[in-house]
Amino acid sequence: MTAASAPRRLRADAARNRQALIDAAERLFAARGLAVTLDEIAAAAGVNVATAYRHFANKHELAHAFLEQKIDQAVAIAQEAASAEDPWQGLVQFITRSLELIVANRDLHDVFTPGHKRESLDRLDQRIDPLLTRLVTRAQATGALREDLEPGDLSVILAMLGAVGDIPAENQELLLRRYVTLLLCALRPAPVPLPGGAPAQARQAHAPRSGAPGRRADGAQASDTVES
Amino acid sequence: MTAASAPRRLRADAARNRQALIDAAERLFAARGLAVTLDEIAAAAGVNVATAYRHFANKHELAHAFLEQKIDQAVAIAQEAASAEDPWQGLVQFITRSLELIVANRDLHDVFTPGHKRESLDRLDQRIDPLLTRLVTRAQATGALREDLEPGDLSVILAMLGAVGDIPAENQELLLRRYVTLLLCALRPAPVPLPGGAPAQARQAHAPRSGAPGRRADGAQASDTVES
Amino acid sequence: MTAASAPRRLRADAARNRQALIDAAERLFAARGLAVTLDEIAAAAGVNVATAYRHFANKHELAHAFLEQKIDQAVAIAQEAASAEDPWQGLVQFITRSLELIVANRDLHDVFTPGHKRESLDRLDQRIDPLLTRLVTRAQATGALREDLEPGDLSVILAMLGAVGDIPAENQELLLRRYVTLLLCALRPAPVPLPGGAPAQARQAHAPRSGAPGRRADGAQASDTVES
Amino acid sequence: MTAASAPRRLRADAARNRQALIDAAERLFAARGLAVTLDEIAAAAGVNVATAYRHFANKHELAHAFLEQKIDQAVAIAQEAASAEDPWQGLVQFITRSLELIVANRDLHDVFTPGHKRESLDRLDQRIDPLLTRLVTRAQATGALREDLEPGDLSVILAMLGAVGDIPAENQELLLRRYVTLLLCALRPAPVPLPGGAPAQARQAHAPRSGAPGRRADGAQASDTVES
DNA sequence: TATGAATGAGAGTTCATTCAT
DNA sequence: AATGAATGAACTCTCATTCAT
Repeated sequence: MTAASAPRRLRADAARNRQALIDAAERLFAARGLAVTLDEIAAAAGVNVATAYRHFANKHELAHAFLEQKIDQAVAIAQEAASAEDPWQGLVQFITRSLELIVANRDLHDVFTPGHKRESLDRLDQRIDPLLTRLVTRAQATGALREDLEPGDLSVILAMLGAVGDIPAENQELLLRRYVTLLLCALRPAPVPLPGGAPAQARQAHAPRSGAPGRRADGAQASDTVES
Repeated sequence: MTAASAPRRLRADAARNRQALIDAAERLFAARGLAVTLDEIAAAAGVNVATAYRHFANKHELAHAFLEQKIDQAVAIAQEAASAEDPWQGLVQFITRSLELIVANRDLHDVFTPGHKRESLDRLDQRIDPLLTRLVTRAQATGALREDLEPGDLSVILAMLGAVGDIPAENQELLLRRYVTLLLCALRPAPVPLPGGAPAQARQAHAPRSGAPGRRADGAQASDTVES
Repeated sequence: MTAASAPRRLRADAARNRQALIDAAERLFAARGLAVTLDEIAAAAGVNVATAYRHFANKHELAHAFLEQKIDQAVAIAQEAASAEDPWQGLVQFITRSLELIVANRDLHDVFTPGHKRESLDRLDQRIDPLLTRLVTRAQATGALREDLEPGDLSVILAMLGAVGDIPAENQELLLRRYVTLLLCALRPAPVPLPGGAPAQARQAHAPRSGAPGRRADGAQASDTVES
Repeated sequence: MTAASAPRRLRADAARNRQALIDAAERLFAARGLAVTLDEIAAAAGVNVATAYRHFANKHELAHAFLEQKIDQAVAIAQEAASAEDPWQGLVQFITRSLELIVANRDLHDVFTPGHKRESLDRLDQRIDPLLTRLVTRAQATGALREDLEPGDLSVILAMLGAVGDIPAENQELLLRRYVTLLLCALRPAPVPLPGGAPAQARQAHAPRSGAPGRRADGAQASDTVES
């Protein structure tokens, strides 16, 4: 984590091009998903395709780089939320802001290629997991959050809300607010315990892949619990 | 099954081919998303590509036809649920069964390409909307369902749960049950009213695309309501 | 070896195209080696590149198909030579005609791609080895050919003469004749035995790859034998 | 080594770079033929591609420069051989050593692209021709070498043996020795005169390309002479 | 002078779609 | 009506070569 990890300072113009590529990728990925061609991205960035290939070994590498930026943003959001004065408001803030990030980058899931580079995502897990835990623990300590909610649930909740973001609507913001509110209702202390556990932890919200159920705590099986 | 989709009575073998194509498409789309080639689908159906083109103007038409079948199934599910003895259980059953249908056809969203054929989906709306309304109304009448929930919300809820289905997990069924339960908590009568309204109605659960927000002008703004 | 091995009779036009592609490949490979692009070959054959890909999975497959034809020709030459009335003349004829084939297809060696499809070449071995043995045995029986020459030597001799064919000359035919004659001198019964043995058998003349030395028979080490 | 190839005296480091490039080219060309990229060569030499371009106008220039060095080595071999005590042994030595040089630099032919720089090769002719003539004349004077062999034949003989070097074999050295011996047999005084004449002179052994046949009008046509 | 970066012109390959039998 | 074959337009990626520091 010293200077070694930094990829040898780029020349000014190269750095500019690199960023231009990532920005273009962001715009295009967000607008049309993984389908965009590298030629298009390069053109949008004002450089030649070959230049894109100097910076990124292949299309997936570019998607990856683009992701890394998003990850940084996601972590920043979580950090700020975890330090909020009121734990419950911190949780709400985390969900709201993360959702904005996700919605602004539609089709982000496509970006995660099958057998490719899971590194950055794993790194996301490592950075964000403690923050999620803190968000949940603090809120539960105040009694504002139901006891059986686990940190990993937050990722899934974001995934669910992200799906709402895919619904085209005249007033999308209001639509999202509606379902955020709905879900928040579900997060309040409730008599019906949740069956199963959250998936392993984190990330799934952004990248569907791997992940195990959870520790579980389904004591009572109230009638509202869905049975298999 | 929908007579409307096959305007002229087909010769027996042609009809068999048509169905074989749709079945093959179902299998392949489900397994690998939009990436499959028409050649592959045709081969899997045991016919030539050109034959596929006799039945479907293009790849999207085929995907569309495939969808029509799913729609029929979705309507059937809604019908049965709307006639359930216990309204609340009917609602739960609707969600559960629909979710199964959605999850079994993962990657279904890819199938919808930007400017293509919305007809069949609109038809879904027409057939399913009354059923959703009945589901909701009945449940609200018994006091089991919160008053501010609208029929259109059901589609969105299914869309959210469908997103959970995209998360790979060791025990996917348990995972889904967890979040179905979570959402059911949110559907119970609650002091916090939902802001906005459900999107225009129906469908988005299966096919996110177009559609307007809702009519409601939100009354009370409890502290759990997310503000813009 | 019945009809099963034939790749399902092609339609007339397809067969025409296929042959046109092979012919074009022959012309271009002969003239410029493996460097030619598939686009060029397809253009020369008057078809679209994609058509080339319908017939041949990739560039190497095409080269391979082209080779198969050459192999047939080579086998025919060997067959005729092995049945010549005068064994020595048969040998001379084999060398002369094979050389013509090789020279007419300059850069034929390039065609043999590293890790690809050695099948057809191995098949050449199987078909041609007995013929080479017969050529050598018969000539040795009449005392016209030195006793220590092995069938596998013939391939190497052709490889050597093929190298002469790569030398640009005003009168190439005469040039070739000169060195064929020179080598024939070396094939006559001689007091100096050859060290080592011929490589495993056949093929090396056309495709440098694999192959083990030989059985060996170097009894006396006359002064003309090159020592290590 | 050839002063002519470096017109202006280079600064010490520049000269070092130049040589490093040639050495790297040698290593890589020998190992993988013309396929290597200039980037690779430059990297192997520890310099930047652009630096390579300061020293060599293009890829072929570099190959060319690399050749120049080989030529110096070839000339040295010929010189030593021409001064051998026993003329026949000198000839054998020349062939053996030259062959080693050729085999050690396989794929050398690829280096010669159609319309490029023949100069250095012509210069080889000028330097080596007298030596070849001396080798042949001396050997013929002792009666050890057939009378109709011409100096230019030696290059062709090396070209032929070089082709043997392209054959992969478990014991390549033994394989080469076998065919060197075979050819030496052919060089002994023989009753069958060679038709035609050697190509113009020299070089073809290393670089097959252009060049005219020979002057000789063939005299007697014994039965072993191959007729057109 | 030497470097890092950029570039244009392909090369090989794939696929939705259309044509001719 | 159904097939085999053909097509053109892309797409990803590479490399010799040139520019700007």
